[in-house]
Amino acid sequence: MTFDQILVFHKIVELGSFKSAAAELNKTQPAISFSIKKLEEEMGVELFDRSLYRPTMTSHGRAFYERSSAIIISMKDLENLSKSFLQKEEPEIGFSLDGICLNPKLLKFVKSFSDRHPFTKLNLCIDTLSETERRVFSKECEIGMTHFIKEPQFLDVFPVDKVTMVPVMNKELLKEKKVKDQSDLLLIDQIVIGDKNPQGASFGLLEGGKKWRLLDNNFKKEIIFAGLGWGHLPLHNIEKELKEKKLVILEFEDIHPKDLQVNLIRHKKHQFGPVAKTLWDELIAFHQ
Amino acid sequence: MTFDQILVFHKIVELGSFKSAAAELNKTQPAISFSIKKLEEEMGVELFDRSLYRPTMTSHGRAFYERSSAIIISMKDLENLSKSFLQKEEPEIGFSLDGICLNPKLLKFVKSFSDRHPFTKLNLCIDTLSETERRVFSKECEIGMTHFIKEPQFLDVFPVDKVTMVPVMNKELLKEKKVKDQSDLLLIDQIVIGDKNPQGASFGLLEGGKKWRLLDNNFKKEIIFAGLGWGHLPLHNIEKELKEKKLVILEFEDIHPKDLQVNLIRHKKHQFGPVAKTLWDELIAFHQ
DNA sequence: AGTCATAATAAGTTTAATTTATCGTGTTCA
DNA sequence: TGAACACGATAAATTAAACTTATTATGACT
Repeated sequence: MTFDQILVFHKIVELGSFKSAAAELNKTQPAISFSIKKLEEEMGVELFDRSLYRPTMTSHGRAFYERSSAIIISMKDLENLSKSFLQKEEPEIGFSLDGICLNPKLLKFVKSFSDRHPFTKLNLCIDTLSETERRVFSKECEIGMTHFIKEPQFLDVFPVDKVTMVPVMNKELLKEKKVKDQSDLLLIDQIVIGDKNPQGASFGLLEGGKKWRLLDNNFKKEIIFAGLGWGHLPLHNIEKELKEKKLVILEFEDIHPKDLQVNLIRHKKHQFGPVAKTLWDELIAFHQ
Repeated sequence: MTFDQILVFHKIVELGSFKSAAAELNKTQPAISFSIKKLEEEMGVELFDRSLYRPTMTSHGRAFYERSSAIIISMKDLENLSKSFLQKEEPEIGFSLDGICLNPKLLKFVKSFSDRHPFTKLNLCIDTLSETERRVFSKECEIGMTHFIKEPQFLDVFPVDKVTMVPVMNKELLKEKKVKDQSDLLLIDQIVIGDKNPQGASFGLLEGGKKWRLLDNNFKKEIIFAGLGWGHLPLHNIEKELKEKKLVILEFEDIHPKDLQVNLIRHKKHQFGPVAKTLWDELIAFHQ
């Protein structure tokens, strides 16, 4: 059984005659007859009833038609994949996003981009601190979005956004501990993200204080909300809680809101495919 | 792109080498190399990385593999369909069941039979009165199950079951109308199923009474429950309601519970395929 | 270094698909 | 009703493809 035979069969059903199927498939009518004959021999039954003027599917033919439709569809999909390859589209690209840049609009854009490039698997990594830079440097990811850049000489860097990091703590905790100035903070746990890279710095670290180091971004917000300590969080993530006065902003000599520059980065020595290029361009356009 | 090429590709991935794939597919190694080369030419990319000793999928290869798996599965399905055809299995059979024979056990059996014959579409018709016989006679359905047989000379008839039809009415209605004997019933609507065949008789009809004729079995039970009239219902369908005394059985000269013989029927002059034969045999075994 | 295993390539062969030409049959329309 | 037309089956010839044998190159194993 050949895919070609199945295609011929479907074209006949679709167009209603051997001859028109032949024309559409750029073959002669006997070739069509022969294809169907071979198929019928292999199946051991007639698929078309020729006793009528127009060929009609037999009950066997109908059963075959139903079950072979899936193949036609899958095959079209594969041919689209082939076209995507011929256009040099990458089968897979990686995009590393620093957790502080996460916001619903951006995620919606990423989803839309992914949908518009169905043959490229978009691997999204939500990372912290040096991890995004490392992923881009090691070419695990084609594109990164982060504030943390240690070795810009190897990277294309394009500033796209600002994120305000605000040191906050739970209001109850503030009252309970009677925090008046920066030194009071030393007695309270600081919630920080630990960097996987041992040489990587942490952001906004208060020297001399106690620290809770989390391995990732997942629960930092919840832990600070719960009043287990203080820490920096992106302003756009906590606007609701600030308005409800559940959290208070800390303002001291070293500890106060700071704007972070967020950049798109990609490796200078990397050949990018059309999808990665488009993603880069669209990310820049998205932030203007 | 050929189905054969896809199969070759999958065999290589599965077995890890061109040579073993060749052996498994009863071809020589160059034939395998050639197939893959053609496929790669058409896709415009390399699917295997040959720089390592063992061929490894490239990222393009992995994308191709994922998207082509569906075709492998569909094709195996089609080949099973082909085997089913070669065993002369019917692509479709019809089974007409008189509504009075309906019960959960039988339906469960029919479901199980259908599952055990995935390549035969089992069309189940729930019919009434002469409809089952007509369907079998006209060869719309291979097998029927009914008490109603008018022209047994054309049919194989095999008795399998008895169904007790009991004339019942709502208890409230009985009290309200003070039904003491058969003549009292004439004043109450009789709920009967109308036969589609004009020559077909109805069952248990009380001459001279008022009648509600329903076109099918669907609401007869509900209508009698609701106290809109009296009528015959299969005992096995109303045991719960009799126990709860919501319905009462009518016992008069002509109107009283009657046992109906239920038979399997099939057309004498019909060539049956293996699935219809098996269904016939299993239905008989099921009722013993 | 030498042997074994794997895959690419080339040339020749076989098989399968396709075409041209022809025939019979059913349809259409004057 | 019969002539022109359309459709599909068949046969023979042609073309294209797939496959095989033989050979070479390269990595792996000892």
